[in-house]
Amino acid sequence: MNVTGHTSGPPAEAAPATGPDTARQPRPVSIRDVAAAASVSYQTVSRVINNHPSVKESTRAAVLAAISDLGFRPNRAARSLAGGRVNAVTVLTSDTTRYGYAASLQGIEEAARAAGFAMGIQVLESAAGGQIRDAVQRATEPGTALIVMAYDRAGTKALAAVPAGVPVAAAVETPSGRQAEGKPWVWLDDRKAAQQATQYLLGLGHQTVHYVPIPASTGTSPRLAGWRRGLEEAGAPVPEPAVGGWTADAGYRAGRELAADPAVTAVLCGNDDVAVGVLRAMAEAGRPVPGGVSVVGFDDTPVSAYLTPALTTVRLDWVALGRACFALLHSLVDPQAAARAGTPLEAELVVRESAGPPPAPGTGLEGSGHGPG
Amino acid sequence: MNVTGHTSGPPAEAAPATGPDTARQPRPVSIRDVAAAASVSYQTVSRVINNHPSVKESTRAAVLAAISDLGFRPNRAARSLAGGRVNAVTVLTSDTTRYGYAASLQGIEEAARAAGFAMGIQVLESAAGGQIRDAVQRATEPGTALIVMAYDRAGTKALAAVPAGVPVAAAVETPSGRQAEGKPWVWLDDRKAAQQATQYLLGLGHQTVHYVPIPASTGTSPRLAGWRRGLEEAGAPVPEPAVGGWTADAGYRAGRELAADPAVTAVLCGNDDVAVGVLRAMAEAGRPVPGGVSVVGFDDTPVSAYLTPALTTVRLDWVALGRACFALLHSLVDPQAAARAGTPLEAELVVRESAGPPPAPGTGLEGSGHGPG
DNA sequence: CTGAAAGCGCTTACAG
DNA sequence: CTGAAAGCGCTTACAG
Repeated sequence: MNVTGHTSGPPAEAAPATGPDTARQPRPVSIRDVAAAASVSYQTVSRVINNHPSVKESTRAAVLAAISDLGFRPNRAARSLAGGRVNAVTVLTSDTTRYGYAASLQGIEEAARAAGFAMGIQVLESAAGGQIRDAVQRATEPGTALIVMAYDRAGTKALAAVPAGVPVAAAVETPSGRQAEGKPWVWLDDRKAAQQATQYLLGLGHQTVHYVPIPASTGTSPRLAGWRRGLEEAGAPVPEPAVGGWTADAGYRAGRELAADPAVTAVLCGNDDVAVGVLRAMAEAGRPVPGGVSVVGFDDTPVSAYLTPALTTVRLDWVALGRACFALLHSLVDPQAAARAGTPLEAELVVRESAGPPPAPGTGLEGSGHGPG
Repeated sequence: MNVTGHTSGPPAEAAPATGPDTARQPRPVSIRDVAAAASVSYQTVSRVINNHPSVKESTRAAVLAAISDLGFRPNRAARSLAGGRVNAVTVLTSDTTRYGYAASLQGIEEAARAAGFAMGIQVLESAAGGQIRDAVQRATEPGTALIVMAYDRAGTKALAAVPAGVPVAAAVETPSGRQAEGKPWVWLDDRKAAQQATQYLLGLGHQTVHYVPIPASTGTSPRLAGWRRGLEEAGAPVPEPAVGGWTADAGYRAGRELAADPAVTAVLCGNDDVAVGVLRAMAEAGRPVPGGVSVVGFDDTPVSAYLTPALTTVRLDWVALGRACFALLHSLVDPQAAARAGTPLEAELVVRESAGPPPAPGTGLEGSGHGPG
């Protein structure tokens, strides 16, 4: 099973290497070509493609016709070199594949494309100061704005490192804290969502709810804060949060600890991947879900509804957040684009199968501290 | 639970809107500044930053020192306008969040960043001819190369629409067929992998193996071909492939059909998400996995090992594929970059819990056609 | 409302 | 080995 079976060449039926493939492209059509075709000066063409108001309607129509005839597309590089409007955005993020990140990226891309912006990605390899500074520097180019995904330490540091004067918007985990430093941001209010999920579990009859956190972007994590608040408001004991992480693997490790504690009957997880790991640990420990332990996730990934048990989780609309983030940025760099933010969406607890009442004493479903697995 | 709790402004402690945030950036340092600092002409600076061989070593050192002192970074737009080397890549893809796509993207980004390339993404909304043509047009800019993710119809169409002369590399589902048309490509040989997975299931004692496909990029799907080949070589009957798709939801729908057929004892799935849906359908139908039915996936997503049952699946290294794809592209546009392709990796069947021998007759584990669920 | 100039920051030839 | 010219395709002022 060869993975990179063929990394070098065209298939057998392909043209030779010196074929038309290596031919230079004909020079693309420029505003001068359009100008000539429309019998105007090239400055007028520039006005038309920039929606400048003072162009006679008949002139505009002629230019537009020539543009379409010739298939003219403005050269982005020339535009930004000449000091035109910002027409590109590069996203700084420490991750591209985890659900919240990938979905946000998707929303940004959709909105950017609709606005005619090019979208770039620059990954933050680590949270080390030098690396962050370098990455921000590389991303900061004339003519391109920045979006920072500040869901984690690397992101918040990058946001702080963006020099004043660079157009930027951030998607943040929490608006508290000073990492935004006057930079505009969007967020999902998962503090309230965590509180509500906690209340839901308490309402099912659990004495308390344990929490497996995802890594926080700052000292204060809104999901953790919401969980704690939910507990406190109900007068329930506040257990120490587990050692968490982003992945199912991290959830599994936390889940093993939790499964060994008979007092644990309800677990809130920082995301659905973590919940998968917790579910696995519970199964291995012989703790049925939801009969013995309840598990609730965060995100509602596309797979969560098809797990067994189907995951009860908080649905968060990361795609919409990404769109909102771009809209915010767009309004910053283009006055005409202002106020196109979509309707705010509500986070929603999706009740499925993985949470229920705590086990009744004597049913044998309470944790024994050691399962068959 | 307000999702876009705050989409418009800075937090309370932020600077006023007219603060330093809106100040214009000071003019970035140019090659002329560097030239002045190093007491050479700016052409010499250009030679140094382009690694031109004919520069005296002492001159080069002086220029490099000035570059570092001044924090000079070349302007990408100016470079490509002036006709310099390709220094950016934009990826055309119909998806950014599904595992294979997202992981490939990650590999491309890593490799592009390491090579100093900017990376952009352009999503293909549909496979409609006009849309594809537009997307390819927009992505085709002077100074930027293209990578096409041709794992699906939209991707193969986009690849075919790339004009000759534009530097491009593709990650394809299958190198057969004419969609590549002389354009260089990389791929993962999942045909062999599918064949091997099928053989594995047959070896466990199953009479045949059913298949739930992912959508094919062309008329011929390598995974499907490998599955069929595996069956034929063993002289096993070749059932009609199920109606598949990309998602757990598609897998679930296929799984319900399959679960209703008592003759089905082994199911190979086009990817792990589909497998999750099949697993769910089997559970609902009261068909235990692997006791009653075996299920095997494709990809080995980070979550697959933590499902219950843990998923037996074919591990595919999409990140490495992405890196290889960029390396191929890089060698095309920069002679000095040639042949840096990494070691080819083997696809690997990861045996976990979801596949086993078929149920013995009379154990009650054979499908009854109607489960309790 | 429209045209002519200057210049963005670079890289190609072309000179020496 | 290094310098002076021309120009990439645009957009800003500046004129009229």
